[in-house]
Amino acid sequence: MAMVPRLRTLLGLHWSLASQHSFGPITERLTSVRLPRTLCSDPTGNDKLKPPVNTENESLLESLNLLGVDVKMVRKRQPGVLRKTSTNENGLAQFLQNKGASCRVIASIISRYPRAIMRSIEHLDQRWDLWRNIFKTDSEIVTILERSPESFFRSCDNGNLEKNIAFLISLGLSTKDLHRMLTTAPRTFSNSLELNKQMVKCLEDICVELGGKNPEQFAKAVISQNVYILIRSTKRVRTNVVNLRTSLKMGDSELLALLQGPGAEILDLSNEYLKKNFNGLQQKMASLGCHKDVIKKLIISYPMVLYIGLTTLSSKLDCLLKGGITMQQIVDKPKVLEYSTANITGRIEELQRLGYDFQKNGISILDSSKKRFAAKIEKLAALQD
DNA sequence: TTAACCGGGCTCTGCCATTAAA
DNA sequence: TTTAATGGCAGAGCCCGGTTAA
Repeated sequence: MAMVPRLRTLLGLHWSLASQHSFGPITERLTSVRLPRTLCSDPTGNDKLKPPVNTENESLLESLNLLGVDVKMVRKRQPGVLRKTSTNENGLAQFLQNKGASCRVIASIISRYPRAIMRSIEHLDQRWDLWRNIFKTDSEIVTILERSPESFFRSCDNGNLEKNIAFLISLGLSTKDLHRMLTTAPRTFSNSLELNKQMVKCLEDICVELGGKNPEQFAKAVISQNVYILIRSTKRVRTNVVNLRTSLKMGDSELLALLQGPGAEILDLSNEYLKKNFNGLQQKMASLGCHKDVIKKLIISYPMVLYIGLTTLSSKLDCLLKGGITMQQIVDKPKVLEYSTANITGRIEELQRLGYDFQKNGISILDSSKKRFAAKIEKLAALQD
């Protein structure tokens, strides 16, 4: 898509006045009030009509109030927007309404990312079309905008967005990967192309430094396993790699395998958090009599253990041990730690009531879906009868 | 038939700081 | 000097079910 020519951008700006004529339910509420002056950059050049510099545009405030926008929040987040003489709040509202957004959602979007009203209709159209290359329906996009308006509106560079999509595809990421990425980490697409390239380069460098032979594949593997990676800094990722290597005393190939496998999921954690959790896990396990090798084995087979906060992890381990499960069993089947403490506790209690022997039958039963667990319980109960 | 393995779905924004342009 | 654009950060898991192996 060609970059938007300035003239077309100007023509595409459906400043407030123009948009009010076609806007449905929201504009109906506007009919009894005077027209907003938001569009009133005086074409004659008579600056007397403009609000004085550094004062809020009264008619814009009125317009936002009518849209149900939380003006206090706007003032707190991006006060400069309220001083603008030319804005597109009604055009934006109409645009979003046409895409299926409710008045409540529109108000919430503008309240949380006020600069959205600075975007022209043509810009919005183009950006929407680019997102629609990845999403099947408008409603999917509306859902994401409701969740994270900043991701959609923060950048006005559609060319950059287009280049980002092309770049990510060129890495060999599938449409499914892109869909997941745009759904869960939409900020990735607002990053500058350069920033995304830096992260990919950083990942490729890490691979080469660890003796990997296929840096492109490595970067792709990490990104598709951890879609948040591109919204983190290269400094954070690098520091985590160094810390993991030091803490776990790992060789190059061992670390490489971990990072392009399950370890990718913890690469985006904050450096301090990862360190804190590692130290906490080590302390906790040491206090339970585990050797360093056992701790390393647990982390390598289940790196997500470092994702769990210390308090949560501690309570999960305690409730498993209290239920008669050994540390060795947990290390052998670490996925049991993925379930909530309440879930684990409830299941252990239920199994104990039926006289289930964890030593004899193992703990895999704890790592199963609700449906499968219920079926198992039913069977065990029938056997008892 | 059952247990175990394993991958995948869901999810992650809102704020502040810095930089560059106007 | 102000403002828009952009970079970076903190925060902190749970669950399901298809496939394969026994």
